[in-house]
Amino acid sequence: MTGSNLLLVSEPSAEINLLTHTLSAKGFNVKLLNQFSDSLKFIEDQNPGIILLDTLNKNVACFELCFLIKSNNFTRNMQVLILSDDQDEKTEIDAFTAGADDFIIRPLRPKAVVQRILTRLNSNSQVISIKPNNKTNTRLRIDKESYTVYLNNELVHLSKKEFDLLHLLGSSSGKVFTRDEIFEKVWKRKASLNDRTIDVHVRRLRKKLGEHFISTQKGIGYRFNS
Amino acid sequence: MTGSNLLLVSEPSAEINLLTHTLSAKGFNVKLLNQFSDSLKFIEDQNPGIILLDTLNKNVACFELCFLIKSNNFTRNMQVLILSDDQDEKTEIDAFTAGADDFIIRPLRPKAVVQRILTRLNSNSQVISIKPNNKTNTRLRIDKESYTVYLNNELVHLSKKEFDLLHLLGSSSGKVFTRDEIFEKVWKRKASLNDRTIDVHVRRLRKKLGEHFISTQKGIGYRFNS
DNA sequence: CCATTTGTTCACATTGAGTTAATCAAAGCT
DNA sequence: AGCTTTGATTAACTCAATGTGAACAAATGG
Repeated sequence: MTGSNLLLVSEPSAEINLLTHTLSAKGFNVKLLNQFSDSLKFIEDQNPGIILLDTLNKNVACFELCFLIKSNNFTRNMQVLILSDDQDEKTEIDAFTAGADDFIIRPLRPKAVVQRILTRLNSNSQVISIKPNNKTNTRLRIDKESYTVYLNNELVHLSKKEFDLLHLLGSSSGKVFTRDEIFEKVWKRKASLNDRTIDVHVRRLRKKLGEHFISTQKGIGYRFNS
Repeated sequence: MTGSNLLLVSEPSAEINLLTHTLSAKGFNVKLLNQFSDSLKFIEDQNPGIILLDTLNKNVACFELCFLIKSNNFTRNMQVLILSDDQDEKTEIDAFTAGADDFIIRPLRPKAVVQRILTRLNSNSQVISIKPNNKTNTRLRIDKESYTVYLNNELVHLSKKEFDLLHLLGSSSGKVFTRDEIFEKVWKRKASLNDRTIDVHVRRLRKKLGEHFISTQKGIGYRFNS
């Protein structure tokens, strides 16, 4: 797993330091914030796949943030894990009610936390939510299960091949896919020389979604802008 | 948990704030309006499953709105709960006469309100009400319990399979259902190659409902337009 | 038992997704 | 610069997927 963004909202402490190190060592790109209030903006801008929310003894604020995340089409598929000091069953129920994906009670065991995160990540491989180059305000949500793509909350109609191609590129945004790779995975055949099939499909995607989502890496292939 | 839309018509206050939070924490998507006059449009556009009407000391206006909601085929299955300051038995009777589903007297106890709402919701889980692509003004109401479908307030007669198919598609509007998925859920059997059964049923639905409700995703399946 | 409704199959028509081809534009290279 | 390679773009073609009307079969209801 390469460098997924992870947001950890908590206050610095020896325990949190250790957790942060463990996560970094596992390849996560960890951002630590110490307030709920700043978090939503970060979440919308950076699209972390995983969000760890320490309740910070402010359950209501914490759960409200969680609920906001889960209320938005573009963030609801991020995995939210709540960290709590509190063993009270009611708190846990409230957390799940607010839409949390997991609830972890202190003391933290970093490796166990990592394990839970990995489980969460795998359970949710089919939805991609992207806000490209911070310049633009457009956003894309690609949902493999329901075969739907939303551009700024509006449903975009894509054909099967268009969808498969977009999903492939979006599944590792930033990565450059070679033509061979794309042919193999979407068309399940070898590229023949002078075959413009991919170009045409990229063109159609660009026409439907806008020009800035897919960029060309001349001589190599295409990438989805993260 | 449900993420159902809920409309609360009242005036901002500490009490209403607390209620709103509690509802949000329960997973409701709460919209707060402070006038009856704006509400009907919201109700028609957003199809909230639950409507909380504070009388705002204007019983007549409040009950009239309630009556309008209950007079319309597309909104009558929304659950209307009246919030009142007034302990007068007559007021309560008037509320129920106007079609209210529940009557709650202040002071509000948020958890108790939530409990009443959940009870109401469960009693009425199988109605789908849809207003497709803002272009058109046609509306569909699919009522699982009574196996009836209304198109623009007119009863449409559907056979069992037609109804089941429509209900399946409508239950996740926007999602593309594959042919396999449809066969499995509606016909409870595997699709055999070159089986046109689904096509024919889709065709009959389109003939009865109009062309714009169900769209084809070539190579994949069908979707209900949200 | 017949009449009617509902579900499925068949045969042919139509559509549109996917591909190919042809031409133009841009980037790389010597 | 001039030549070569690669990608963009548009139009046209092809064929599998779907639409469609009618016939047939099965279930339902008096």
